[in-house]
Amino acid sequence: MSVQKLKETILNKIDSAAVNALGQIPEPLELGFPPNTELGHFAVGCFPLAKQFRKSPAEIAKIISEKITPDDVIHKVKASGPYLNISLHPGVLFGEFCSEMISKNTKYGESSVGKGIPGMVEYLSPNTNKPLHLGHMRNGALGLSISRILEAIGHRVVKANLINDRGVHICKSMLAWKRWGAGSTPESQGLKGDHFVGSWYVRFAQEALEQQTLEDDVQTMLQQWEAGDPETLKLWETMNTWVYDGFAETYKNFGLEFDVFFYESDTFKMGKDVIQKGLEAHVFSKDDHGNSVFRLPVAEFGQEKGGEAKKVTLLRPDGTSLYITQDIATSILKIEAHKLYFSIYVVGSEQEYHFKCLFQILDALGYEWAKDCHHLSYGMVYLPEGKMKSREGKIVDADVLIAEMKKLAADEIRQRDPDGRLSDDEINHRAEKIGIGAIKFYLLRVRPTQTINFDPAESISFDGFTGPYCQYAYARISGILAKAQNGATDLQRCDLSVLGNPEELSLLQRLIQFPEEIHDAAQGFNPSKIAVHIFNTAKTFNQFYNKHHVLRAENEALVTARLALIKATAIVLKKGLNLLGIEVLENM
RNA sequence: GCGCCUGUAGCUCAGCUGGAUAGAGCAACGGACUUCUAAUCCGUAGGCCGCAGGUUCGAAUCCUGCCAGGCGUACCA
Repeated sequence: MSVQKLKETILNKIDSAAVNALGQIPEPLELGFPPNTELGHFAVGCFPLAKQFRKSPAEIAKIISEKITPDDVIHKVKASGPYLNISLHPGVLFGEFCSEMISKNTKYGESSVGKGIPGMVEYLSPNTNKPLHLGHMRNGALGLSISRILEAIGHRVVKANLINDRGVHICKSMLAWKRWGAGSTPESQGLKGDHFVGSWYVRFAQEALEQQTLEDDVQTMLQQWEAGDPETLKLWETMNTWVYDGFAETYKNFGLEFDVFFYESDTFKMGKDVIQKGLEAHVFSKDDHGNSVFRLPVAEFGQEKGGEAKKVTLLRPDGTSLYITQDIATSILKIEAHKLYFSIYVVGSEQEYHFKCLFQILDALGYEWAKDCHHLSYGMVYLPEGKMKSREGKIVDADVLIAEMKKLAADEIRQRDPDGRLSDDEINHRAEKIGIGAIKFYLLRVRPTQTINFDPAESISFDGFTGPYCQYAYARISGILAKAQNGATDLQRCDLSVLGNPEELSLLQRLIQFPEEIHDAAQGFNPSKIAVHIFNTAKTFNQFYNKHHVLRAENEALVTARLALIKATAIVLKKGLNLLGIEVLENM
């Protein structure tokens, strides 16, 4: 029997008891857990039935419980206030769940509610004038995680990175390098390409404080770029190539994956056609200044002080496009080029209004998929000193943070290996996964809407509610399973009726809950659900581990049964961490 | 002004599609390694759930108003 079916069996049993006792099919009920394992394995609150039957929930619980006769699945049902607490036979309870988890392995928790519907998750979307920082890391961790979560519920996801490779920002780096760079390259300076280019952006900002004319010079350069001046284009390409090499290294180190790249230099002119068609269809109009504009529906967006509908400017009178112009085009391109049905934009909360307008415009243009566009908005990351400002160097650089975390993890590993048995390669390998795990978990453990106040001390911690804590629980289980290898029993079919102490029950409950957490995380675009649940699972395992032995349990049957339970736990931990973009380790 | 987000223990946060005594982690204090990895576990202490009303059998959770902070308010990206 599958887990789903077992749950249905229990609810059906309650339903028929309710019909029996009250003469009507009851409102749908939900299967939950009692606050502690001594009360039972599952619980059902009878609140929804109170109105239907005009009795208090407690009374209903009592009546129903009396009509349920124990069978080979249900051991007993006891009314406790408004709740029905249900206990199953331990063999059924553990047997059904553990064998399903073990047989499904890394597929456990997945579902098909997405019906294979394909869509795109666009995330990271960096500018090419400077290296990635902490804000990008939050975006990257979120984007990768939500992609995997959507895949887990049965969607096909195309992960996209829209690179903002043109504009005044990159021209600043270009201009500074041209003036003062003297032909230097990342290699000649021993710098990562993105850091090299970023250093010229900083240089520009410094020089511009002294020389006002620099801002004009940058505008000239931008015009040359737009006009297709060969020399400018060549410099632009060279600098972007440096940056992409640097980015690629960071993506690899931080574990970010992309299926497609979009470049704004390719898409920024495409918007004009769309605007033209919109004008012809009278979706857009011209305002008094000759701007092409879209009037936002008053019902949803309110109106200007003068009583006019609010508007979005789409094209200036001289035909130059704006941020939203190219975004409209890119949105269409994404969906049509890849034959997709939905589109997720992982972008900071400061752009909420922008996306609200964008989706409204796409809807007005008649694109049916506009309703399936979603802005996954997340809060800012603040440093102790306040908001990050790259021009002032007030940032946490991604590469620096990764290196720091890796070093801290390596120090920690060496402390645990006083005899120096581990090779440098092994230490390096572990440190990388632990360091990245710590950063990603730190960024994903809170709701996306929360502003994060980056606390350096807390972010580098490996104790408590952290990624390494969860990885450690997995490594502990791996250790036990490795030692148990000889005399390997079929864990999928062993007798689990010997399990049933409170720690084993609590652990099993966490494992049972996992698929629902994935579903909730997907529904709410909220990976923190997974982080919290995986932490709780690891914690519950550690509690079990500290109180009971696996390999030295009282008898052979118990050893085997506990091996099955911890194997299932390992599967959930690995899958959960994987959904957060975090890798597990067999040894720590 | 208007819109969105946030306000829960000293700190950082879960819980927010209403339901069993409001939960973690960190920090503090006290315990547990001759025993499957102590990056662990157990215990103690710590809470007008921003404030005030309302809806409900029942509100941290829903509604209204207020207070505080953040972001945005488009012809920047």
